[in-house]
Amino acid sequence: MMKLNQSLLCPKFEKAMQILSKRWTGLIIYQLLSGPQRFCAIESALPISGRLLSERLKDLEQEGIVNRQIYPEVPVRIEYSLTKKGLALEPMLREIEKWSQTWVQIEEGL
Amino acid sequence: MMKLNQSLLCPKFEKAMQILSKRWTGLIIYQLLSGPQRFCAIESALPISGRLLSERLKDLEQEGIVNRQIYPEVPVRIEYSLTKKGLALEPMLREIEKWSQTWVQIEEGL
DNA sequence: TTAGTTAATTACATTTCGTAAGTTAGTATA
DNA sequence: TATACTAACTTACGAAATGTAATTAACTAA
Repeated sequence: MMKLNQSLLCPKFEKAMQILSKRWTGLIIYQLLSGPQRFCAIESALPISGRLLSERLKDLEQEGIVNRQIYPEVPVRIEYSLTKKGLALEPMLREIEKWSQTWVQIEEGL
Repeated sequence: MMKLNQSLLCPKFEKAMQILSKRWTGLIIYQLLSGPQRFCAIESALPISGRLLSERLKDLEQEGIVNRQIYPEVPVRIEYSLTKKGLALEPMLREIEKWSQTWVQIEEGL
């Protein structure tokens, strides 16, 4: 039988979750909380590949969460930063930070 | 050249993001904030398929975020609920809720 | 000329996801 | 007795997302 999708879920909340639950999105925004930075800086701060970082930054720019600023120097410098919309995610990320310190266990050694 | 992964990322935070940025994880926990409920209730509240819901609930149980309670009635009733660790995620989800109301636009029509 | 840089893009194999159908165990209906 | 229905899964399989590595463009430096 077909599933009629009559979820009572708020569309704005659903959209937010769609963006934020994509792999790497949260970590990229978290990284940018420490200030505007270049592609290679984000790449070396996170265990993400260039291919996906490029893709995610494009998505986040589309969503108005990240700003891409080109400085036409030699060689060209491109800096990524958070927009107001992106900065507004800081409280959420701080909550995850708090939760992780209290509840997440890391198993050491082997 | 090989990428040496010397990320200064806190392992607990990274682990938290790994769990929470999996597709559907956040929405399932959000749904369970409204109280213990059965598989089919979650399934019809969210646009998720049975296959993935089953998989995610198993993951979340493993992580100690969700509890699976069997009531040996006829027919058997199985209820999923949040553990303390899971309930502790409420503030984070409320922040996403707030953010989505302020910043997310939904385009209507076509 | 060769090598190195940044910010990507492309190719390709692996993993995850979505859709649909099937399973198990029991109840209800004709 | 046969058929249909329910809950909670599981299986099969094609499609989409991801990870790894190589390549590109435009420029500098040795």
